[in-house]
Amino acid sequence: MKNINIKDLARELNLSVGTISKAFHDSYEISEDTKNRVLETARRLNYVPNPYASSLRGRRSKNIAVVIPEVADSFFSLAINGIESVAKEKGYHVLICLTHESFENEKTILQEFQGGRVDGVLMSVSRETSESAHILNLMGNGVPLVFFDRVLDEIDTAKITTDDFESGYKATEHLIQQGCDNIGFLGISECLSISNRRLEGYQKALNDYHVRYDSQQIINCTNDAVQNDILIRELLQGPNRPNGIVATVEKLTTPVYRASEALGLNIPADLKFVCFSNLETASILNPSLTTITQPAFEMGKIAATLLFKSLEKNDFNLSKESQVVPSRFIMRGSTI
Amino acid sequence: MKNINIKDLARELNLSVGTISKAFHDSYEISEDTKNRVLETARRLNYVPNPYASSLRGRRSKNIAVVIPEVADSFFSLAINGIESVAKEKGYHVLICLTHESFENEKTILQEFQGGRVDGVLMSVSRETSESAHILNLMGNGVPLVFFDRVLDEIDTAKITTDDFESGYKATEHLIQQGCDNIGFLGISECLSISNRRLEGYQKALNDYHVRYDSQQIINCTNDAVQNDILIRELLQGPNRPNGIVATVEKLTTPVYRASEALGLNIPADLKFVCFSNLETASILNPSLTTITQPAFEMGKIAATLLFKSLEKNDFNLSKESQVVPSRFIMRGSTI
DNA sequence: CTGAAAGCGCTAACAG
DNA sequence: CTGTTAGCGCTTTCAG
Repeated sequence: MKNINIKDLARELNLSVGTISKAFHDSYEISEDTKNRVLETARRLNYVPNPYASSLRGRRSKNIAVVIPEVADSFFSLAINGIESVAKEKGYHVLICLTHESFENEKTILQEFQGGRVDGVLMSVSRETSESAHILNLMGNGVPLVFFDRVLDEIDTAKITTDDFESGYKATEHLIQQGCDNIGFLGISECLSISNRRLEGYQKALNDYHVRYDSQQIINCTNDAVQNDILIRELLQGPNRPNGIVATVEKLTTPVYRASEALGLNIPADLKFVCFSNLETASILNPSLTTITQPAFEMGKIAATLLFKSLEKNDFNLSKESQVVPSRFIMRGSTI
Repeated sequence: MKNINIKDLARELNLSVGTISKAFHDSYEISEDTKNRVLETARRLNYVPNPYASSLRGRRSKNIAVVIPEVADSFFSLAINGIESVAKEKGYHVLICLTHESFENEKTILQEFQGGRVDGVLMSVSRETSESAHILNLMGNGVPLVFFDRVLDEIDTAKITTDDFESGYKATEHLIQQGCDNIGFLGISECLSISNRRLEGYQKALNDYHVRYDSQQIINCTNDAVQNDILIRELLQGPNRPNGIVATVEKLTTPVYRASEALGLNIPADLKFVCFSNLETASILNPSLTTITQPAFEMGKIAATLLFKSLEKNDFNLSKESQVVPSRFIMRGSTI
């Protein structure tokens, strides 16, 4: 019933707690024989050191946090797997914290970390995040932080991103080459780095190919699915209906398909559609979906690896370690 | 790492640490005036109590764990949201631990909890789990545990499941009514509760409708996508190709669709397909997918609520609290 | 090689 | 109303 602790173990073995602790950490001060005895009895009695006591004493928690908007999203869940794979190797635990795209939540979560709950943070900011004080605050307290995917430009630390501008450009260029001359853009935020860079790529492509740019065709989607449905429908039944759409996040896929169907628009004949997405089902949608697919697992891995480097040596300068990893453009039935 | 602590605060305010602590916990012993002063300076100095010190002292961590096979799965990611919504309300943190369907991982994770890392556990067992010693061990140490979805029958605690038998039955019955007379079943484990109950429902339906039962048509899928592709292809190009399939987990959707396409089989004309799935994209697949959809969010919520009840009062008997919540059967294009 | 003891930051019982 | 103090379980000097 009662969690057995180091003292119980010591009593059991007629040793001091200090010796036990050292044996556990494989200290050179302890004889092989004693180490074995300790390890063996520990196993027998099911002794597991209390992590909070260790954290308190050692001033490091052996926990890192992953702060993300949402877990029900292929990109983030794959990234988590990447992060976890390296954390495990380092003997660290991963705390997954969800902001649900709310800036308030994000602030609260980071604020909590001020108490020393985690040794480092991996983060993708919420769609509402435009200020950086809460992050700078935490970093100022010595907690290293690495961004992945959704970054805050003004913060000086490692940022693992994909080639958002190029991808936005390529997606748009592709639509143009497929004959679209009126292309809509579905963003998710006016302050979000990824949304803006992808938008810039989109704008550049329109410009390069002399396709009309119309700010009316740029929709800022919300965090509310019902509201998004309305926005998308409005776009698709408006007087100036686009014949191509670039969407910046996976969760916009279903609404666009459904709205098209409801309005009797055929994809790709009436409307060509490209989406930034890691959906496994992209290839079996009706029609199969042309995507910009990010190396999610890899990005998580890279970000985590950098974080651990900075955890391991204090003089490691994260701000020189940003990386841009390329996305893959996968052409499928929704645009051809 | 200049994390400010309660002592610093005390010095700043010319108060004792005891007073600060009490002020923080809104003790009746402390004057309003002092409380305000404390709270105000705490905010100003960015003081956040060290959670590990509190945990150590109070012998409760204010953390619960969610032990699941995988996060890149709609059911589990939705369930996490449900769990999180109640944990937040209770001021608890959620540790998400992934077994990746490995029994070894699962054991290691639960073993770690013996140290007191979490106050309670919500769990869906791995596909490999057939023994229960590791779980009983933890529960024996006073850590309450609630199962959701994938349970271990022999363990006496609350289990939040869906009507797996009935759903398996209904799915199969539907296929039969649509004219299938040779129905395959894709399971994921021979020891997994959900897989087995769904299988039993399938068998009962075959029996009730006098449809031939052939154990060759029951495939145990693995945790390896490549291997699964092979198994599914073998089934679909074998001499005794089924004209209907019931699959027990979401991740089998893409392989089945792709294999069918590769082999020139039309869904639903040549092969009708039902899948247990919470995929948001089910309705826009080609063809849209008939699913058994579980109330994932709700299940997470129920399971978490029960766990907190048992955390709040020791005499709460979890073993009397199991619930079966109904799934929804959603007929779509893959079977009609 | 082993043991004793001083904390890590916080809470709560007890004293004033 | 506020202060003092004894630990929670563990690690880590320092002594032996």
